[in-house]
Parts: sequence; C-alpha cells; structure tokens
Amino acid sequence: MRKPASPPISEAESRVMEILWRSAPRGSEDLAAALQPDTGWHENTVRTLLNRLARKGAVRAEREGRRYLYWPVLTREQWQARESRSLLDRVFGGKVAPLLVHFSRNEKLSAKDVAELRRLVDQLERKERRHD
Amino acid sequence: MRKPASPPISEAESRVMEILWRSAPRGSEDLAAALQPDTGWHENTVRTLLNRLARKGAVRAEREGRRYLYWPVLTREQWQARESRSLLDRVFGGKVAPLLVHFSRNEKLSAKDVAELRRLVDQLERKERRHD
DNA sequence: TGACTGAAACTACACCTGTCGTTGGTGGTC
DNA sequence: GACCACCAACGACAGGTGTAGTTTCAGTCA
Repeated sequence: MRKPASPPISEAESRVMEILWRSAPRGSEDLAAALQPDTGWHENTVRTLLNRLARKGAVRAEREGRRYLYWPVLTREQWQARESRSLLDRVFGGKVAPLLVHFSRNEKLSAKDVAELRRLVDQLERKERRHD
Repeated sequence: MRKPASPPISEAESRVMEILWRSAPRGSEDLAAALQPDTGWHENTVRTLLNRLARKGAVRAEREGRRYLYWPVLTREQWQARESRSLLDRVFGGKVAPLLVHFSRNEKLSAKDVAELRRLVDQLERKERRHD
C-alpha cells in the first residue's frame, strides 16, 4: 500500500488551483475566463493544466452533461505546507529558527504583523510552560 | 544598464553552491569528491552544473594552471532571500504574517526556537515604539 | 617532438513545464 | 438521419533540469 507521493504542483498549475480554491466546482471555460485577465492564457492551456493536475491527483473531474466540472482535492493548506517544508528543507537545512529570523529581519512587518507574532509567541510560551 | 535578472539556481545546482559556501575556492574534482557521498554524482555531472552556474553568474571560475578554481559569487544569504521571497509571493500572496503563522503553528519549535522568536518580537516592538 | 593523460568542452537524452494547435467524438438542431 | 458546434483528448515544441558519455586540447614525460 504505497503512498503515491503526489508530484509537485508547478507554478502555472498553482494559478489554476488558486481559482478553484476560491470557488468550486467550475468548468474549464469558466476557469479560463477567470484566469484570462491575469495570465492571458488560452483555453487550451488551462485544459492542459487541468489534465496535468488531475493526473497528479490535485483535482477531481466529474462529468456534468457534455463538460467536466473540477474540484480541488489538494487543499490550499496542504499545498502551503508542502511548499513551506520544501523551502525549509532545501534552503534552511530543515531548521525553523533561521527561517523565522530571516523573515522577521528581512521583510517589512506591519504593526499588525508584529502583534500577531507576539500573540503567537505568548501562546507558544504558555504551551511550553504547561509541558514543563 | 539593465539588471541581468539572474536566473534561478536549480536544486542540483544549489547542492554545489552549498559546498562552495562551506569553503572556496575549490577545483571541480574536489567539489565532485565532496558531493559524492551524498549525491553519487559523476564528476562530469558536477562540471556541467558548474558551467551552468557560471553562465548564471552564480560562481566565478579562475584558471589555476591546468584546471579551474571556483568561487561563489552569489552568497548564501542572497540565495536564501531569493528563495524565501519566491515562496512568500507564490504561496502566501506576499504577506508575511500568514507565513510566520504557518511556520509557528505547523513546525515543531524547540524551546530555543521560541526564545529566539521572543527576542525578535521584543526587538521589533521596541523598534516600533521608537518610531511612534 | 610526439605520444599520453587528465581536465575542460561539447553533445546527448529523457522528463518536466509553459504554451498552444489539431483532431476527434457526442449531443443538439433542422 | 446528417451536420454542426463544442469541448475534450492528443500531439507538439522549445527551454530548463538531471545526469552522464564523448571529444578535444594543452601540458608532461620520455
């Protein structure tokens, strides 16, 4: 019972997923229309991407009359987790602290970001104490 | 005076950079030997990667007698920054807070990580107050 | 000086990606 | 029942990547 080790979603493919995550199910024509303004992609391009996504198990296609409707299977959170872990492992040797330091130092954080971060740290510290 | 918009470093290429960042300059044979245990790559493979890296401007090659010595031009920090920004933009819509939240929630943080994070937050807050 | 050798340069090739163009099949229309 | 319009399926092709094999060239040694 081997896990299929689902292949990575490419950049272009993820653009399609973004639309599906926003609302699903949708048909390919609909998808193409939604992508058109930002990407300028031809409908066939979108269909190709959908087929590849289906082969990768990231979307499910269900026939509805003459056309297909597409649903996301991979969730945005799963995808974010995968991509994040990949960055973490590839670039930061799997260690979280350097990554957090990098982002906190190098990216501008709004006051709100900082507040959010503080809440998180407080929470983490409380949890720690509880497990002492 | 256009910026050359240096091309991305591929996964395999970054493995070579890792070795160079550890110590440089080195010859290709040396590099290949250092990579061998982890990757099993043939020397020619490493040379190909070095050539590609040179074309991309990520390393500098200097003749030393009959062979070349390679120096990293791209620094590890630059590379980390690039890759991080790419993740941030592609996956988190360019917003730092969700990314930090994701990592803090989903990756196990050691007590040390948490302490580090707290120092950072404190620092950020002090900076904020100073600019009020 | 001419052969030998070891490293550099060039070539290869399959697979993935981005981006369509082309073909084909099915249901709806007269 | 024949045809048309649409959509899906398939094929295509250039550029990047992973991973070498093959060819060339410049020193070294005899």
